[in-house]
Amino acid sequence: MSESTTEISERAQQMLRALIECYVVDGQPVGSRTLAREAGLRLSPATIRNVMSDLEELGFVSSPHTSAGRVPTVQGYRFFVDTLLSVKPLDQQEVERIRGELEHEHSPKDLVESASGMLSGITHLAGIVTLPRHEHPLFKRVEFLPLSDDRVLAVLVTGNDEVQNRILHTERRISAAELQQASNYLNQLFTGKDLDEVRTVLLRELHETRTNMNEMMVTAMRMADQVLENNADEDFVLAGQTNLMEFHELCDMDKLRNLFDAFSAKRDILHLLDQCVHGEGIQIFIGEESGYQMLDECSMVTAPYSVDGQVLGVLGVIGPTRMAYEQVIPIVDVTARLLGAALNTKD
Amino acid sequence: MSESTTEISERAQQMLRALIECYVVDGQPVGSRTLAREAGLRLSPATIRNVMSDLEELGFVSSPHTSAGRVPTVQGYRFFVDTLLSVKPLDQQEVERIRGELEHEHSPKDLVESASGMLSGITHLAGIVTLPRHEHPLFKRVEFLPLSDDRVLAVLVTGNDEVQNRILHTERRISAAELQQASNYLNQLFTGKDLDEVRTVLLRELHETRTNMNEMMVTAMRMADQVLENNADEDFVLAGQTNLMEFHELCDMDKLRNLFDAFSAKRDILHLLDQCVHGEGIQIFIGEESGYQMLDECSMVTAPYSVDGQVLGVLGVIGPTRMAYEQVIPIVDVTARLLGAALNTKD
DNA sequence: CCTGGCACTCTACCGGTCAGAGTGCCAGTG
DNA sequence: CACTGGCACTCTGACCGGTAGAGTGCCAGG
Repeated sequence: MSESTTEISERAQQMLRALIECYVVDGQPVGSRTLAREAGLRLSPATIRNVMSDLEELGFVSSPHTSAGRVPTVQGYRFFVDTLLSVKPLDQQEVERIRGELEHEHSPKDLVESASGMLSGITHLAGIVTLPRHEHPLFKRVEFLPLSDDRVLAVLVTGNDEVQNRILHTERRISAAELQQASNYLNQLFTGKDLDEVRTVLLRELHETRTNMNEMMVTAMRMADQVLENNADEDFVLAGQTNLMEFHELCDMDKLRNLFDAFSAKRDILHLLDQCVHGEGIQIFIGEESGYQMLDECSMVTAPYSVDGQVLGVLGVIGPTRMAYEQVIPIVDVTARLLGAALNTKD
Repeated sequence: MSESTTEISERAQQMLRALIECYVVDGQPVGSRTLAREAGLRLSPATIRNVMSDLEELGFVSSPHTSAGRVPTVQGYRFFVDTLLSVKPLDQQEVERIRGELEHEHSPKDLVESASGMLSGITHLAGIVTLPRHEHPLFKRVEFLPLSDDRVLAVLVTGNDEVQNRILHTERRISAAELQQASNYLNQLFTGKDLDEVRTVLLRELHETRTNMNEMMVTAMRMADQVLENNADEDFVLAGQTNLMEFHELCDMDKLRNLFDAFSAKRDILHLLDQCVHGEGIQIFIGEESGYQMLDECSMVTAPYSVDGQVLGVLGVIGPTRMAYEQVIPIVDVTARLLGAALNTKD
């Protein structure tokens, strides 16, 4: 472990860690005296000051004004989480509690809501979970039921046994036999095929042939579209956004409003979450790193969750940059695994 | 128009109205001089002061401290909206705009979301709309589709053509013929009946007979339960809650947090909205009148919306007590009518 | 019944002072 | 050479007193 001038000494690292730990708990700039007490090292405040000065030069801490303590910068946090963070594994009891809660839920939607609530409840931050969606939904089955003389109920079942309904108004009465024929035709042709493919084949077929099951085919295609579309514009469930009002660095009404507006507009947040699907494992955005202004003083810790190796969505928490990363990370990690597992049994 | 000592003089009423109108626009206590300018009456500030003194004694206004202007009390607002409010009908252009927006939407859910957004957008307050629900949903049709050897898809259609799906796991393979027989039996027996009744009949039947369509009947009942339950725990869509952060009387973090928490907990708010379903027409809660502490400095203006004379839900806005009631009321009123109309055509 | 005038009061704002916390630098020490 | 104590400096936040502004209540006069 040699220490070149550009490298950061072992001692300075300990100091940075201690400073961040201090700052995380009470949100006040940390002075040399406090740090001298807090950090295990037996050093006088004066020595600490010298080291802090180095850290400031390196851009890891900064002081709001002369004669205030030091505050970690985004770079400081980044270095902290990347190299000197040791996550404590979550204790087994807590894990079981989460698993238990999730086991109570039935539908995927309930599961996601529960997970979001747990994330926010445990971390006292905002929890966020995207709804699960399959990358390439499969066509499984379509059925048409006559409702009345000019109305037919169409039911489309996809590979993961999700069901879509649609009521269509027909020009003329269509007999049960005709409906049966149409569904048979479609089922024979498409069962097990990618829904996207079904869609394009149907589109082509519609232009070429002019069978009397046109109407059914159009409907089937529309429903396929709808499934694909539902699948495309994902959605998320947010919980505990009011937790963020506890942190005085976010208490500015303007900032808070921008943040909350972003939550309900959803678009930008979704875009950000999208980036987390691809990177595998825990992903952390600190402050401005997100690239969105409303998240400037916020950090986001996310993890994708998956079933059978296929990533279905992302979950995580949003909080101020000064969050207890070493605690938040394992919670997010575990929750992602457990949600995946729970979805697997319920699916 | 005789004026007894307990009655409030015509002039005082005008003054109260002027005061409220002033206070609504800038949220500052209104002084006698301002009011002298504002109120059409040609009176000196001194005279105004005397009248204000009377109004204060009657409990319609109060001053935050000696030598601040006057602020309307809850009683003051109540008197204002009850007896001296003249709502301006919404201009036709605006009405058409709302109608147009609603016409774009397809599903009831989208309609409700759009309505909520419009309410908040136009009033710059928070918009709230409960999801439509029918008082006594009817059983219309049930169908069972075999999915695989041990899985059956059950589809239940209710009177308003809403559809419920459920996948059930069966002990043994059930043939298409058996499924057909089960659905025929149920459809013959129950079509057009109240779902609540269907439920109880099925429950009795299950205990008495032991037919081989038990499983289907249990499922049908479970689904009926689910519909009834979905129907029971209503839900609402809220929009523009961040608008409330603009009003400095609500900018206290504690109050705001309680309010937002109430919005996401939903329970209390739903309970309050429930009370508005029964009273016909516009309903107004001012400040503490709601009985909920988190709404102490808020008012709520609501109207039920209905299709074919049957009330399906409530909509309204929530804002600070000092809202422009004479503008908000017609907006809520019109939106309720238009939402009813839109639901009627889309249903 | 209305009005102008007057004394009074409360708030918000400004500038000054002071204690506290923390820094940077320097000289001294093991 | 690394660490330390001491010292001068600076910035913040709280406190204080004075003042301007807004508004009230009351009273006497038209």
